[in-house]
Amino acid sequence: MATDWLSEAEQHSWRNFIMSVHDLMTVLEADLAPYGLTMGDYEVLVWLSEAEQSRMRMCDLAGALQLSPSGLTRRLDGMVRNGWVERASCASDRRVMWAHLTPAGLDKMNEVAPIHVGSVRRHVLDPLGPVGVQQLGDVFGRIGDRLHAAQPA
Amino acid sequence: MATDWLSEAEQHSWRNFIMSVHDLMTVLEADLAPYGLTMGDYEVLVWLSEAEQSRMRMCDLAGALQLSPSGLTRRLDGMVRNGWVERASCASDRRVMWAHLTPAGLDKMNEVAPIHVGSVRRHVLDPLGPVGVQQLGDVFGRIGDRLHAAQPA
DNA sequence: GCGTCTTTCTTGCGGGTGCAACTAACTGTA
DNA sequence: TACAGTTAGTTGCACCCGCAAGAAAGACGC
Repeated sequence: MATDWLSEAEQHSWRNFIMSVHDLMTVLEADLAPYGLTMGDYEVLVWLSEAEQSRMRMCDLAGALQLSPSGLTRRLDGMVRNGWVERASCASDRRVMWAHLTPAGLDKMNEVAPIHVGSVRRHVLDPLGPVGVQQLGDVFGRIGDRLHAAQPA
Repeated sequence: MATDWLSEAEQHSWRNFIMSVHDLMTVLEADLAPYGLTMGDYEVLVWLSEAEQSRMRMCDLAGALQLSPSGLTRRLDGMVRNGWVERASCASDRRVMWAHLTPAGLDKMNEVAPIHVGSVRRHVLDPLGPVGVQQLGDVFGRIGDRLHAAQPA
């Protein structure tokens, strides 16, 4: 049976998406780089700073960050070296490790959050305007819903 | 001066985007994996098969694929090992290397193109519908335009 | 209590990528 | 021709990540 190839419009939209996402991520990383962290590091700071008692279990954090267990271990290694996060074993379940935001980590968060928010605003939200932002959320909401419906985590 | 933090709606759209893009790329890679190639490999096949005489200069290909020179060298290494691409030096400018699609590479392209197109249709285009696809193209067209306006390549 | 299964986290390994340095080769100027 | 500047591609190095394997510890059934 013949393949249903992409129309001109579909091809254009898809290529626009693939290429712009790449460029966008590169720029967002570059805006954060002078402060010594990556977007991955920043996401860790965000989740921990919003968590109760500024700490999360490794496995929960891995789920939130969409990282494999080993990926999170290595990412935290770097952040521990930088003094932003501390590991602490859990008394009630000695399998789990707490990833705990340190005061230095909170300072870093407060330092870079305005930078990153400004970066997202400048490169994404401003060019789109309120209507475009709404469309962005709708589009990826639908894509995400479909993905999770097909592959229930 | 106070930071202009994200509104609820902005935060929601942005998170939807970040997380769904991650999941989407993972699924697209997974759909291609059984055929022995990555999305990166697939992009190489697409560009070469559309190129005149099925070949491109390394530097042009790197630009098209948004890859660094070294990144392209390594990616082609793998594809040469698989017999999909051949390197050929250029007679008129001995600095340049041609990346040339082989018959086996074209076969592979014809084999996997329907798979990948079906994957994109299933995970992206179908859930969005014509209007959504148009919005996707618009949104990333605007983001891409702004990026290139600010940082002329 | 004991053995088994499951969960949590870490480590070894391989793959992919960018930057910097390097070689080779083309270009322009005198 | 000779030299300086530019361009094309590769390699060394470092980093990030996932999968598979393993160690440690909790949960369940008997």
